[in-house]
Amino acid sequence: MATEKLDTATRREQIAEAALALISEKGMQGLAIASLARRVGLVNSALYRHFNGKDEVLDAMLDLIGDRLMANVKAVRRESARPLDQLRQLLMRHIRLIRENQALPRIVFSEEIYSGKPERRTKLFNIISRYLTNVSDIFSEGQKNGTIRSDTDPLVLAVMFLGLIQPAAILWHLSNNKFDVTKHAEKAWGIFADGLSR
Amino acid sequence: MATEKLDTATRREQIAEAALALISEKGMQGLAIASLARRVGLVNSALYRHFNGKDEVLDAMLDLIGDRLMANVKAVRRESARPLDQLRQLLMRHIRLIRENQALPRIVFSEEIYSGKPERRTKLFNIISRYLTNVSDIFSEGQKNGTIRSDTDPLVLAVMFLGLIQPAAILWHLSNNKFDVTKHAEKAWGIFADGLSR
Amino acid sequence: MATEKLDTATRREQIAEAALALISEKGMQGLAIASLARRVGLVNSALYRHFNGKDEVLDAMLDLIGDRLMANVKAVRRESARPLDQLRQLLMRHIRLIRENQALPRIVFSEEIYSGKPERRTKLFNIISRYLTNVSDIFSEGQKNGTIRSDTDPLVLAVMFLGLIQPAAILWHLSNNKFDVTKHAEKAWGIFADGLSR
Amino acid sequence: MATEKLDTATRREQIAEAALALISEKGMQGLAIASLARRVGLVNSALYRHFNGKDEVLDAMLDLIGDRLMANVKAVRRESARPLDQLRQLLMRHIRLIRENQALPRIVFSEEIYSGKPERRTKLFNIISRYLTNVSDIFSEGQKNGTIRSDTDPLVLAVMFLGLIQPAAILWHLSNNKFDVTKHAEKAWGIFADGLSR
DNA sequence: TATGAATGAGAATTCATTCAT
DNA sequence: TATGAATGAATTCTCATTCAT
Repeated sequence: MATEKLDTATRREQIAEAALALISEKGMQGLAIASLARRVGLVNSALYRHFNGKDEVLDAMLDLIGDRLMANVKAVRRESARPLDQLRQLLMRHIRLIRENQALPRIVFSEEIYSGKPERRTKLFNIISRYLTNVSDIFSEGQKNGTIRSDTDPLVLAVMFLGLIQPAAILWHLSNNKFDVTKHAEKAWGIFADGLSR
Repeated sequence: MATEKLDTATRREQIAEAALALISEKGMQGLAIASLARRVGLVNSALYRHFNGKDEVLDAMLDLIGDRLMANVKAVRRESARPLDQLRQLLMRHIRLIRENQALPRIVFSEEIYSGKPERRTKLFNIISRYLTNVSDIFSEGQKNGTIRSDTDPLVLAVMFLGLIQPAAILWHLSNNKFDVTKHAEKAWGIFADGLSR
Repeated sequence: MATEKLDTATRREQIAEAALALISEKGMQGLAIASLARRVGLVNSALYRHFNGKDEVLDAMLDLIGDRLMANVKAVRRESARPLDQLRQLLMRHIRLIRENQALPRIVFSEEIYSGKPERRTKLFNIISRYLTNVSDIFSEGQKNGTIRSDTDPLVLAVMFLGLIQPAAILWHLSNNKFDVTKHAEKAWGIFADGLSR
Repeated sequence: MATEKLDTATRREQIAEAALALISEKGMQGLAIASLARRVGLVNSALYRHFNGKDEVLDAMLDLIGDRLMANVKAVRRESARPLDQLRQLLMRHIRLIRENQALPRIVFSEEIYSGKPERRTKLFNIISRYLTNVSDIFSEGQKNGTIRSDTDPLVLAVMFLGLIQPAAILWHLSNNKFDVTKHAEKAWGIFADGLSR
């Protein structure tokens, strides 16, 4: 009715963000086209002017996630010079990202992401791979400057890095946010770092 | 039509197993009562003789998962005497479990599991907690006999233990089973074990 | 399991009574074969040994109702000699019958009675007609002995007689049993009786 | 396919009317969302754009009934000045209403109407109560101007008034429309009116 | 660009009934 | 006679999507 008419570029952004928020709040099930449209002040069918269908919305949302992950990497690269410090900060940023955006783990596992469109699975794989590559670059640097043991594949370390957070995120989620992810991550990082230096 | 008549106890088992398998193949979305029934050779409505509804099926399925996790723990406890060996073997068993049963990670994050029934979230939390407790018991033993550093909460170690597998499992899943979880787990375990001893 | 095996004649009675009771309590919707069977201590399918299907149960139930209506007529015929007294007592008995057995009005109006089987509609019509004939006989007697005006068709009077109760029964029903049927019937009878004598 | 698009206000009316008609023809059991939708030329799910569910349809239908009852009262109030004439005309209108709309008595007793929603029973009670109040107002007027005996509660008279039609309506219904309600009502009114004046 | 109406596919669930034991 | 398992049809409701305006 009183809905402002906005151009598609703007709407696409709005909608992708809304999708992310909606999933964070209600889970993948809550991501119905109707709710999504309503959230950006549109009606059901109006959404189709900007996206060709739900699939496209999901794709846009994945891109958004990729952007946020990369933004985190860039930020820690800027904020500190020493690889180990960068990693520690990235760890904390990642936790914050997940906490503020529970959609992330939900999406990663949700088969809505895959079902029907195998390309989307690939897309998500690429996003995560790119993140992992960037993380492993940091490890590599540490190996070069001698602060991290050199006898291990930095990609393995990058995957392990994710493993410092993930199960904790699940527990946080399942425990109705009672499990303290941050505290766990700090302790886990300590042990991991010990393994890193020898 | 020519469906054999089986008693409810048998059917419940069959159905819970089928649910697990179905999720592994098609994701939570594939878990429709109709598909489930068809899979065990029944018709839609026949399933309701054995379960009161989908909720009950999901509960039974969670129990099944819990059983399998605990069975793994018991097995490694039996097979080896040394905590570190037990853990390594548990790691491998866990990977096999997930590989054969992709349902596991999907279930954990799928809020379809919870929606409407918050008690089920708790149920799942309890299942995982119990597993973690058992794993941490192994760590404790290692600490007592001096093979594992004593300055760390064994529960933190148990959560980290899960972290050795989880992200790898995701990558395996996203890469269409190309990512080699086992190899990753071996390397990761090496590094983790180094951190454990000092 | 421990269900006693009874002969069909006994079971049929049991079941018809149970049907009546069930409808009184839960309405026509509550009359599911499953509930009915359970109520007489049988299992679903066992009921089919005694009845050929739900239709037959309904028929048996209608017969039961017919019996009760006729029993009331016979009773008041016996208890008193004067037609007007008989009618008044029948009114009270009818009310009691309905109160103890809310099934009656529900059945009369329920289309489950009609739908599918037009013969059942006829059957019910016959039952009510027989009741009406008997009631009109009483009016006739009153006309013969001069206590009731003779210028009216006794059948019309019999139908009016039913009308003294019916709307009150509905109100009683809709008001959660707050509306006082008996009191209404008494007053209504007074006015009706006035019309009867002149 | 070629279904014309109509606005919700129109559709709601159509649907409520259709519900009434459908019940008249097939009884409460025939009132399935699918049949209802088909009757107004819609498909199953389209109905949900206009009503939130079956409950809402039933509510709208009850309102429609209330409206019709009150419309009748208003009409006879307008058409004649003398209470007794008004009542006689209302009687005839009521009969016509029921004949054209057999749904009415069926609805009153069908507990499908209430089940799950006790408020709807109250709603129906209120509708009927309002009708009765209006009818009793006519009786009151008659008492005031001396054409109706004053020694009786006008509400009792109003309930009796309904009783002049109801059982006849049932017989009409059960006899496959052979029983002549109008003729009965005329005779019954005569006797009732006699009772009214003394 | 945005709306409101309509569609069609599919989901969970209920229930009368059949059948082998 | 009674049971437990299985069936098939029906029912309400949800949701992504299309289409005319």
